[in-house]
Amino acid sequence: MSTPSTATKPLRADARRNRERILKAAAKEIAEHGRTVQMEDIARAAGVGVGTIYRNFPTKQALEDALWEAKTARVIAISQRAAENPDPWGAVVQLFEEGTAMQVKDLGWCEALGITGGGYTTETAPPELLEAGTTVLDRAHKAGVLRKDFGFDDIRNVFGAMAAVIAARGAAGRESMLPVILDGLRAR
Amino acid sequence: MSTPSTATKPLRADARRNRERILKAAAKEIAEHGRTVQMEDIARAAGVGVGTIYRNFPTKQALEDALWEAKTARVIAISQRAAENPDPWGAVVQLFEEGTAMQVKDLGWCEALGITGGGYTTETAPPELLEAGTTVLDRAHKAGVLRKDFGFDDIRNVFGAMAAVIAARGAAGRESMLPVILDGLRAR
Amino acid sequence: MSTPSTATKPLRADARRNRERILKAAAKEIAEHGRTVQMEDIARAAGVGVGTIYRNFPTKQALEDALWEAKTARVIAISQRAAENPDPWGAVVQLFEEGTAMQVKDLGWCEALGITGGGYTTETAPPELLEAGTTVLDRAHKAGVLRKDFGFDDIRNVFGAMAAVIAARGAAGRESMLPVILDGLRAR
Amino acid sequence: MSTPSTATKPLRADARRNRERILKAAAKEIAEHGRTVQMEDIARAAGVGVGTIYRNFPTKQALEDALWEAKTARVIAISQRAAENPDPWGAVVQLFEEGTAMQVKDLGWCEALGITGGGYTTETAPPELLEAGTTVLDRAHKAGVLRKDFGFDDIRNVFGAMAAVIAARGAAGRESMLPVILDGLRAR
DNA sequence: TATGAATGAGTGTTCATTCAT
DNA sequence: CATGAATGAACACTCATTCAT
Repeated sequence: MSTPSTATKPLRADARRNRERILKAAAKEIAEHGRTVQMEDIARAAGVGVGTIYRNFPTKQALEDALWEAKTARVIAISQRAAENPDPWGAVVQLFEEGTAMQVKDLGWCEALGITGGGYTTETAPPELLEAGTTVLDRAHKAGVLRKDFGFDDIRNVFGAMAAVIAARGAAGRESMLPVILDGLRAR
Repeated sequence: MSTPSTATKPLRADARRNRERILKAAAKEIAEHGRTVQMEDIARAAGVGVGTIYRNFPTKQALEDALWEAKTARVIAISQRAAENPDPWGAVVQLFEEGTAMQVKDLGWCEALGITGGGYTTETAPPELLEAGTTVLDRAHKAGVLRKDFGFDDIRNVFGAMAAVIAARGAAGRESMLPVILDGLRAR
Repeated sequence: MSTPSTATKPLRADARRNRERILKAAAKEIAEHGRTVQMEDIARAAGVGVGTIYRNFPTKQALEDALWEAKTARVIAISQRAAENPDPWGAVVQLFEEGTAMQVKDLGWCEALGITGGGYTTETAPPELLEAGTTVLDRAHKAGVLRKDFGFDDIRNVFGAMAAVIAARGAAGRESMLPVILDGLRAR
Repeated sequence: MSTPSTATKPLRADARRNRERILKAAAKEIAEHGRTVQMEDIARAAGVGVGTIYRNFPTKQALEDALWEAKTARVIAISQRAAENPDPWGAVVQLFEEGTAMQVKDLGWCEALGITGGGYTTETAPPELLEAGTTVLDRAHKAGVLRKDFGFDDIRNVFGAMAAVIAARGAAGRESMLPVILDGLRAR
């Protein structure tokens, strides 16, 4: 209390470590057992008490949201990697192949996507994501390899659709639907 | 009194009406608020007591199953109508257009599909559905208009994918994804 | 309403038959499955609707009470038979042997006795029962074969005790406890 | 802090206190209102929330079982005390007098005994109980003061019988039946 | 600050009782 | 009068959230 600025620093390192552990555990638990996992299970998996989770996230929903944000970081990375692919169509394929590969590894994300219909639009996407995504699509459009009516806002539909199939049938579902959708995205 | 067979109906007519009301209310409530709606809410929406629901359906799950069965009847009808379409590709298009049109009207079905990964396979489909579906696909395959790796068991993936998109974005979601998928289904 | 006395007679024959059927069915069901049987099960066993039971007995409790009364009739019969036995001690033995034999055949009665602590006292017993029971005991007392401190009001304790044992262990329980109690009742 | 082993106790002490409170409240409530008391009533009587009960006992049945176990400890103590009585017949008397005295104080136990037909057999009794009980009976048998056909497995019948009487009539029931049974147990 | 015990509103389900047919 | 469908207050149990330690 007497030295707030210095006293809080060391603790924060610890707290940050806890936050990470909780997020990781929550991701794993939700991925494996779906959004219905109990907070206690997440706490146990993280090696902390439930109270600690609630110190970091006021609500289960808040924890899920944080998880979502964490995913976003990976989604951005995938998009940026795709944007660096010089082949216009290859970039599109890469975007969806890597994105869905990530989905296969994370049932929880798929479930969330399938149910809540999450995903970013032109209006809600973080700038980096919007930029990378737009880059991929624009280049493909200019090269005439991507169907004309497909825009940034449709991306979330593809991932939402794939999420449902993957949540239900796993990798097999991906193998079944992804080729169809990719073919459908190609300009005729 | 002169016709005993009809004399027992009046009571049963009432009961049957209740059953229908429950199914309709359940469909509506689940569509609007998801599978987590309470039985009491469904009961209230149906204008009956919870006990009445339980008289008709031993379990919440059973009610959901019954809902599913009711949908199945409509799905069969759609499939059979498509099977009567003489145009091989037109039949495929009709199958998915009518099927998804039905989904748009019934978010509850979409949600259920997206979550439970329902849908029929070669093994689980009712005979009529299997026959109608196979007819449509076989004809399209023979005419060389349908991608070769698409079989009966993939149909549920398409509907599952569309279900997620429609559940999230409604008719707009359908307009966004259906053309893509249909194009993707067409043989190149 | 216009002719109450004559109009009710014919119906009563039918109603009485129903009442008997219900009592018999209730006795059987309760004997087999205990007091927890549902009214619907009793109704089904009796071949009537639940409503008919409620027309005859305003309450489940009332039905059980009626059952109890029915038992009473048999208990009275047993007591009177014992009272006719010229052997003072033989009458006592007969009373309890026949009474407990009846208990073995009727789990429900035992359960009820064990739980509710039913049974008649000097104050509540029907006159015939009181008379027959008193006759047996008095004669045994005068003959000096029955322990002095055992009176009419203790009879229900013996039956209550036996009821518990029989409810739990059936005929084997009776074989175990009845000889002990009979020996204990004998004057030293 | 200086004594880590005791540092964890305070929390546990509270929890343990709660567990005891629940057991005590459950015993009282069940004794007074029978096994049908609601968990909420027990919780209220214990001054805790229902959730706390369920944290300690996964099931209502489990709570009842725990109650039973708690009684067992006292039953063992009574048996061992009786086994230490040098007088062969006095030990038998002591066993049942103290045992039933305990029953008088705990109608819940009586009810449970009367209904579930609980009680230990040669096969199910905890070793200490079996040993103490056998000691008492064997000694009495050898001294020729206990009826020959009475073994360890019959003990539960006596207590079951007494339980019913005591549950129904309390101490008066005990005064009525116990002398009879004890006399009946005495070898002639 | 971390812990995990405590909380209690909420959930699916049952069953004695009522009442329209 | 008989029927059995309808009712809804209970009940055992769950789990997100709070709070004493």
